[in-house]
Amino acid sequence: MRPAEELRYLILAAQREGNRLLGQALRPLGITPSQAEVIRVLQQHGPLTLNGLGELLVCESGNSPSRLVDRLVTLGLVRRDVAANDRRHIDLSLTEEGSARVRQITEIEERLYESIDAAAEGRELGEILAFLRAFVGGLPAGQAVARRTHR
Amino acid sequence: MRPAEELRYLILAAQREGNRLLGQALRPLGITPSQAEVIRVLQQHGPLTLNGLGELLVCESGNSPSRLVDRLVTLGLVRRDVAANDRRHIDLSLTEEGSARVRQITEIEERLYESIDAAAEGRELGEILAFLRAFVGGLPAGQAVARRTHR
DNA sequence: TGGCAATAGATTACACGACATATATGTCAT
DNA sequence: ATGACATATATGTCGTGTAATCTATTGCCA
Repeated sequence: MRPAEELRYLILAAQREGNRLLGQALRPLGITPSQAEVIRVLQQHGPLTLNGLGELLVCESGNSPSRLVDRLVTLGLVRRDVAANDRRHIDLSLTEEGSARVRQITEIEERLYESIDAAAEGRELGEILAFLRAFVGGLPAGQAVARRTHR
Repeated sequence: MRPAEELRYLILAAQREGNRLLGQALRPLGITPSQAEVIRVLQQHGPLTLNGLGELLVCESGNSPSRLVDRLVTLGLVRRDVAANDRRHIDLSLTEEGSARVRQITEIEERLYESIDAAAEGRELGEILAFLRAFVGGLPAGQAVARRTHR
């Protein structure tokens, strides 16, 4: 199997297993990995419109995350208000309850990053980051990562 | 943003964008990336039982791919026969029509691998492969990759 | 000002992806 | 031989992912 093919499947495998681990860790909080990403982005960059949120999400990049936000509103974690000046826009922000989960989410993510660092033990992550940035640069999901890292 | 966090999101971004590109390229064939993986695995390793197939798939690793196979049977690309000796098993194999698509799938995958190689230009893929193998080794999706590469 | 294009979101449709549970078949101990 | 257990697959449910289409609102210009 050529390296590019193995790499393709290893990236798929890493994404799936990482998401599965994160999902299991988040389950006691009653939220999914995608929902946790929204909460973190709103905490760090909010308030945002739906489009603004979409440009910062890696999951759902290129799509409008209205369904994802719907569930968070239903869960009482996100507030969705129609913008006063332009009624086509909505203003998204965390509710009290949403803010209250940020700490737990951060701790769970921290454990994921520790397991990533463990697998990287003695390796140069810079090379890997550079390759992946080159592959996704210019594409929506890659731009979302760039927007999140550059500030 | 710490490197492990950026890496996490870059892996997610790479998987999403790769899958989106592949999906668009496969669309004229009327199949999805996951379905293409099944067809390739059956071509290279078939005939297989459902469990045997599941152990070789990176998508749907850990799950039983019965619904994925269902759709391929409906499309007329895969044959599903109850095993003669043990009626709990099923024998999965490609139909004529399924075999006929292998060439086109291979060409489309080839173009994806070329774009991966382009992003890797002048970089050492070995480091990246080693890191990802370490991260997913032991987990179902990682074992599926290992089973596919070791032969 | 009246209407048309542009913009922001919402909705629909289909296929996963993950987890839990159910059903059918075979195996084995007694 | 029978009943408990194990195995292989199927099904149900919920939440994404992706693309396409619909609706509401605003801006613009003839």
